[in-house]
Amino acid sequence: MARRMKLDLSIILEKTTELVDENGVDKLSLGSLAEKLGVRPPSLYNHFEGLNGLKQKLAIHGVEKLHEYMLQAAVGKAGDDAVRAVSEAYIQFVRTHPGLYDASNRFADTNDIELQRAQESVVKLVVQVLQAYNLNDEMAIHMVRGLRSILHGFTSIEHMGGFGMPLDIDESFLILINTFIEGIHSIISKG
Amino acid sequence: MARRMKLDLSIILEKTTELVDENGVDKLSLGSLAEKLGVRPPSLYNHFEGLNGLKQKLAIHGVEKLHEYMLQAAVGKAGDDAVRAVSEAYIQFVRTHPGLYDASNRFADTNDIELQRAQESVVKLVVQVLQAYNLNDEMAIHMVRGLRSILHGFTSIEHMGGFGMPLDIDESFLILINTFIEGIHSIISKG
DNA sequence: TTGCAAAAACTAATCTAATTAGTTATTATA
DNA sequence: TATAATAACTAATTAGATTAGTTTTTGCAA
Repeated sequence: MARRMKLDLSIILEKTTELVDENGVDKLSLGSLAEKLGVRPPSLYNHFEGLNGLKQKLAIHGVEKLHEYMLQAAVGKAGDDAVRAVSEAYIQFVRTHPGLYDASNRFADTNDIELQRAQESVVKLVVQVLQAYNLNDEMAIHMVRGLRSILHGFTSIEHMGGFGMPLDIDESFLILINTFIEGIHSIISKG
Repeated sequence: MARRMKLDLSIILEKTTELVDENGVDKLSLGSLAEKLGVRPPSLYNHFEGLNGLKQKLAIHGVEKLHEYMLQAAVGKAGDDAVRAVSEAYIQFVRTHPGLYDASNRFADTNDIELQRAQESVVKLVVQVLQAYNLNDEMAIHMVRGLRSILHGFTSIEHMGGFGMPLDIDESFLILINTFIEGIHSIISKG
């Protein structure tokens, strides 16, 4: 017999991530997680507050991981290249961790201070990336919202199989990002 | 005693829509729906195939309704104005029917022929709206995907309370749509 | 009209999964 | 080594979907 598995939250979140990336977050159950961890379901309550509590912790975990991806991609890049780099990192993250990403969006408890901190890191990173365009503070926020909408929208639709036409999806993504970048340049020169 | 409620699918979908728009689609249960309809939960199985079957029918209902909104907004408009009009209609639909919209995205059975038909109407409508830009066929699809990503992304994030900063959300939306439109013009003139 | 077949309701029972209560075993440390 | 804290366990409860089997209602044809 293997020695009793030593559980802690980081192991639990790792295994939970595997489960939700494979089966989707709606299929996550304490039964399946407990089995994967080699314990009985009630034992899990020592580590988090029920299934909903787990999903909230998972949401935070996902935002932190997304931030890591984007940060890695952004270092050493500037301007349009930086925008493209963080966008690529975003889509790559969602493709690698679809269930985790989904959890981050659907089970984010807006009151949780730790979640807020993680989300702010992402926003700040994107604000930095957009500094190259010399936007005023308000316009910078508008554009962060815009880029985020694009990234979230595209990846979500891709993941739900929403792009039906037989046309290269990666190319659509590149064109979308470039269209947005062109739009920013155009708005700057007019503004 | 009131006479027995005469149920049919359209009444059921109407009441279901009310429930999900109020409480979110994850809170939808046959118990709550049955109560609202004045019947016992098992009776509902005469009208659809279980909770999942109901959600799939609801998804189709939502896409059809979204199409109606957008169609209304598009008639008599052309070019940039038409793009802005359908975008406004989209966001208005999601704000009015957040749960129904959510269901359309999350419980869309990609094999269902009726759903496909409804989704195609939306795509065709947007293709028509973009005809003003004289894009070639492929580029038209790319841009449909782009606009859809923007609309889905923005409305989803808004609904999940993701725009935290104290900055007018409607203005962010206008700027995003205008940035996209400017981007198209710029890409056309370069392409 | 009347009577029968189909449709749609009902009750009772089953099944899955989360959760709670109460108990026991393990671990770390004083 | 004794003890307090931690984390596991079993057993029981609850909520909700679903199924089985039955009864009621309804619509149409004789």
